[in-house]
Amino acid sequence: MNLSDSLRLHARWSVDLDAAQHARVVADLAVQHVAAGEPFCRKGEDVDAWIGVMAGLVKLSSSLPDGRTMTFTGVPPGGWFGEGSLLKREPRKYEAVALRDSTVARLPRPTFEWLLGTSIPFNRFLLLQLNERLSQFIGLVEYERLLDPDAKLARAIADLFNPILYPGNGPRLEISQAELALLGGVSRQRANQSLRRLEQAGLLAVEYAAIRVLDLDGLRRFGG
DNA sequence: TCATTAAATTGTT
DNA sequence: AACAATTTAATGA
Repeated sequence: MNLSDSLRLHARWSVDLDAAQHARVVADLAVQHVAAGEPFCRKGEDVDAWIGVMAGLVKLSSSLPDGRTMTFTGVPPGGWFGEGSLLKREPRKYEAVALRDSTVARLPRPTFEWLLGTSIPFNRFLLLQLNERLSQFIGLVEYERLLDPDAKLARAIADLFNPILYPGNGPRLEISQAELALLGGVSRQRANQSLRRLEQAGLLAVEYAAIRVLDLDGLRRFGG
């Protein structure tokens, strides 16, 4: 699969660009492979690019002073992040770690700002994404204090299938139960139990190293 | 194409 | 955390 195909799939915002804009994006994008467990964005670093996940699976988290880490969300292929710090010209506020071998693309700041100034569809995409993230993080605060592991996992999964943040992905996602446990902040055993309950409730289907979502709204509402 | 083996993932304790 | 069972992928006849 060449870069253009990959962009149509995993950079949905690029399909609404005109020829010149698309050409510059293709020319300026830097594709990078990151190994599982590798933190490829660190807290405090200068933000010089907008980052998209082309393949694999990424986790956005913040490490607290006491050494513990708090996971915000998982980012499947098609997800782009970092626009907040890019817009505000501030150091990165969290870190990004690859949960498995992944491919990420970096869109340099000058290109990002050029699109911001020249493409209305690009602005619309960003606005929708920022709005969606806001409600996502409000939900995060809610379920952190719920403490019900089933509900926590349900919300973490629902986030992964957000059609606005990660368009172009179908109802099926290849992800191990160990990876889901990391994202949900629960043990793998607990994740296994929760997945069976969610399957029993008809919200998703558990497959080998994958899950298939059957009722996204049901997952979002689960336990809440 | 089929059988064997290794590696990854799952299910259970 | 450890273990056994299951599934997949890779290898070679």
